[in-house]
Amino acid sequence: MRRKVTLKQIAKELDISISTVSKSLRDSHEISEETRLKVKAFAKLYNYKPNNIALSLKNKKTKTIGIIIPEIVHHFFATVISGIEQVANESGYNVIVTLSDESFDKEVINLEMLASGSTDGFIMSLSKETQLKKDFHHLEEAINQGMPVVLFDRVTNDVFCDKVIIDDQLAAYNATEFFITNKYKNIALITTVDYVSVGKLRTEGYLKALTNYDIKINENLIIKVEDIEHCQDQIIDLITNNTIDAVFAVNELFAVTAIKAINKFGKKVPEDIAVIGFTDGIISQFSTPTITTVSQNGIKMGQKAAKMLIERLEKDEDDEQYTTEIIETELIFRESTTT
Amino acid sequence: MRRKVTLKQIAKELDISISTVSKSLRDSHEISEETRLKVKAFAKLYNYKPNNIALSLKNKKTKTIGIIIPEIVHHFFATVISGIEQVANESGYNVIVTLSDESFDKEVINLEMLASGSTDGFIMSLSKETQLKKDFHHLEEAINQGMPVVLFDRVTNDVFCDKVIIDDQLAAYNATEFFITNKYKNIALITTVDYVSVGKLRTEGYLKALTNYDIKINENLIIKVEDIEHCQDQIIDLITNNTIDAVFAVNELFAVTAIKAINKFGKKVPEDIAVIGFTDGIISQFSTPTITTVSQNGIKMGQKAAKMLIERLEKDEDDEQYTTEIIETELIFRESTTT
DNA sequence: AAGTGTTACGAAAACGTTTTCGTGTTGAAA
DNA sequence: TTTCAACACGAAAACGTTTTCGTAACACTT
Repeated sequence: MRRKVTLKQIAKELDISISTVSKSLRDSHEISEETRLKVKAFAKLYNYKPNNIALSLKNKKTKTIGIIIPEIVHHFFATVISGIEQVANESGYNVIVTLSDESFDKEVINLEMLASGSTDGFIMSLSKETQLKKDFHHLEEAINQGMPVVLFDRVTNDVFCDKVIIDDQLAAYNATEFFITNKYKNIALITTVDYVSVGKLRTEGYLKALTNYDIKINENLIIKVEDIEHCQDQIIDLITNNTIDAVFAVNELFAVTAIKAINKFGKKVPEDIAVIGFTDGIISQFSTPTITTVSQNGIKMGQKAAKMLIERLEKDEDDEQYTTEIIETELIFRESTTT
Repeated sequence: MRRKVTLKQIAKELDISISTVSKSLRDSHEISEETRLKVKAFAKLYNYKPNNIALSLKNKKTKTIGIIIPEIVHHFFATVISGIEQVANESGYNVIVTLSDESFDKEVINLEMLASGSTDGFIMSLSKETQLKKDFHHLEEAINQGMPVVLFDRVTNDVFCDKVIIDDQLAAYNATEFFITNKYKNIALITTVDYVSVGKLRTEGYLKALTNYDIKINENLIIKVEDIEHCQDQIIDLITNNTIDAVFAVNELFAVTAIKAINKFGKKVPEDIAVIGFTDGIISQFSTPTITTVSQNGIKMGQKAAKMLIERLEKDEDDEQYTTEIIETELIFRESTTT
């Protein structure tokens, strides 16, 4: 087994100085062609590759971007990573991924590790627990120490930094409006508990649309899911005790669960009840019927976030002008709605 | 903005040496309690955190595990990462994820970067292109330089290292056998082209089961999908021209596509034709009907791979005893089959 | 022969740690 | 008073780079 070779070893072997080796490999004109070629040949033979860690220490740049997301077994977050990775690679950056598992503590630990020199900056989406606690000291601390941060999707107004979001409220408004203008009047909402920022915003969009079109809000048609286990029962309850002709769900899982509940209850989608979900993931694409949904475009979100971060990393003056980028959404029509 | 504080700065501020600061923070008995407390208070105040890069350089350990996978927007790979991350975290390791996008070149680039000091070892699953080219020099080179490597799922016999796989052939055999012993006799197979190692193995398992039960192999019942676009047409063709009562698909996507094709053709799953898929992902769980499938247990696979890697990293003598761990699979029965 | 300029290389610092070893100052024992 | 240990601390090396600066050797000009 040949251990990794260093400049020092090459220098010793060739009986020249480390500086000469380094310069040769970097094609410095200071070095004679003879020496240069000799060094290069030797380096190639021994498959010399500069040590990243040493370079990072010297340059005070790691060329690495950190990511902190709540979970990875989740289509949306996976697409965001994919988008980030793509842009990062094009600019010569690597990506280090950590998961908070929706836990505040894990989020803090990961953040501190990423901020301790491992990365030049990071991109993150807040964990549920963090959103519930509303404690952002760890983030503020990192930003304060000069770490560029880009928040995406699950963001907060309490922290000043670049952000990439979709207009959750508008998207939900549009979905609801689609129902209304297509003569659906009894529209149920399946949403999350309020502390999840995106759930809350989507709920607001739904309410706003109803209000704007002078439709009375019926609290009985709104389900706030706390525990996915009971979700289906809650929906069946709702259908049993109310007349509805449409369902707007704030995520895919709720949407597909609604469809299954509706089927179980003996009604058909979309003939009896139409359904629109949120997030254009695997479920929406392959469920039967396929689901009309609000596309969040995770790829684009990731790309944009990475671009913003890298841009900030590569310009030296750090201006304090933070921007919030809004990624447009669109309704993707499939089989769960009729037009 | 307070920039990150270093030992040197603390030393200067307190007018003591760097050594004293370092020792104080590490609770060395060489330092008087007075000094120790003073240093610690100061460090806490300025939120001192040792620089990971410097530590890595000094210790020649990064405490980081690299991952190279073909794609991340893929439920199975996401679960594997999740498993790796979990075990890695427990042992104080971080995880850096790179994607090959099924490309040989990207795989090589990522591997070289991970091998240039950024990680202590890595876990990977081969890209399709690499499997097609059968070129593993990059891997051999890394292993040769002392980088521990664990391959999972898409592996090769041409490289000597630790591996974690499922017994694809056996799993496919079992699925097929289930059909046979339940009186299904005309079993179609939807598989990949042969160079994808797992597809090939699963095909072999299917063939072996038929042979063992003295069922004549009918090539007309076997579809080798090259391009997912035409998959559905191929299946409809097959159903039209042959009588079948069961379908075994080597992945989820093929399974759900088969179901949709069968429905389109006017037959019912599972009453007319039963379906078993491979990989217990989102699709299998939420499709209608839900799909009976071979569970690969990505989490367990990731956990095992991480354990193997870390174990090798933490024992200093490098023995050349490589092991191949086989993760057990199980058939998960759902609505796409009857019993 | 003295001065000037060029070429080709090496020494050393720097990045931020940890750790080994050396040393000056005490206090106590002889 | 001398000797010695204990204590508390600092200097320096090491990890692997890059880069600045210094300089020896030589050729060339006057």
